[in-house]
Amino acid sequence: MPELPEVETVRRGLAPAMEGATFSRVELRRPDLRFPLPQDFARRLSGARVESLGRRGKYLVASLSTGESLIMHLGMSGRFTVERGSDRAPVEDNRALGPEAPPDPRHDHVIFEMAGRGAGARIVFNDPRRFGFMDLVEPGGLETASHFAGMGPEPLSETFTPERFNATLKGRSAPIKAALLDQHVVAGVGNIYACEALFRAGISPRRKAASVAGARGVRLHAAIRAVLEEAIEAGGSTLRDFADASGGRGYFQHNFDVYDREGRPCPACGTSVRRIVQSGRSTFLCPACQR
DNA sequence: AAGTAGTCCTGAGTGC
DNA sequence: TGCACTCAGGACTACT
Repeated sequence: MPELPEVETVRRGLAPAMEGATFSRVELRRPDLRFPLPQDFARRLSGARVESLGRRGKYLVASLSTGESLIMHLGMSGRFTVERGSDRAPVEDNRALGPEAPPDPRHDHVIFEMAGRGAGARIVFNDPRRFGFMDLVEPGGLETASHFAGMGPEPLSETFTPERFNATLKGRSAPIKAALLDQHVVAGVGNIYACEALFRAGISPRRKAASVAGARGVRLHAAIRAVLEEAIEAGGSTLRDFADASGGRGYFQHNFDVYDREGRPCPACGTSVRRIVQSGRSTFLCPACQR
């Protein structure tokens, strides 16, 4: 569920506790995440200062004073919380589908204790399904790291142009929905925003990617950017809610047009939203609006 | 080479 | 109430 906007929201929430701070203690309660952590993970992190916390696609990337980079992926159910004193505030935005229970401490897998700027902050990575993972990349290896090799452009950067998008779609026979989920085509789009962008652009998810190249591709390019930008904007307001933390805070109400709305009326024309399965994943669409 | 199915994991939801 | 079952999905592997 955490797609680009959710990861970006987490980045913004985590940055104040991490940037400029040093790892004073790293605890691995459960090193067997999606992929095993490097053997010397804790040792290599300890004492390192976080120069900056960035994001690439759905990955968080902490650039360290040692020259190494700490890569973090939330997988399906990964969440971070930042504790200061007795306060434990969630830094996440994947409650888009409704209220979620507070993190179960049994699934607190990695704990960072930070010193320096953001002193005293305790950052906890919790992930019940363990689809998330972390990795350390040696200096200079970021571009060629297996996680990032061949990854498509950042959709909100200037490198993601309609021309480049169209060129990538050309010659692909897979359905456009599947192409959008391919991180080599464009980074950071997952199942939810693929559905939403296709709805926004009025394009059937079943259409072959190659047939989207052209005017449809231009529309889809704009729709991808729009849905991602709006979701980041909405996520930002969630963070502010958490910052206030004045009790009884409401859950972030994210309005999806089609995602998880099977049988409910299309917001544009009222036709029943349909759910189909493409490569084993649910796709939601308006059969009238999307051609 | 590109596309697709299977896999990992746990908790929530559903039906009997 | 409880049990069995399905589903959620990011990204990797193994095939066709």
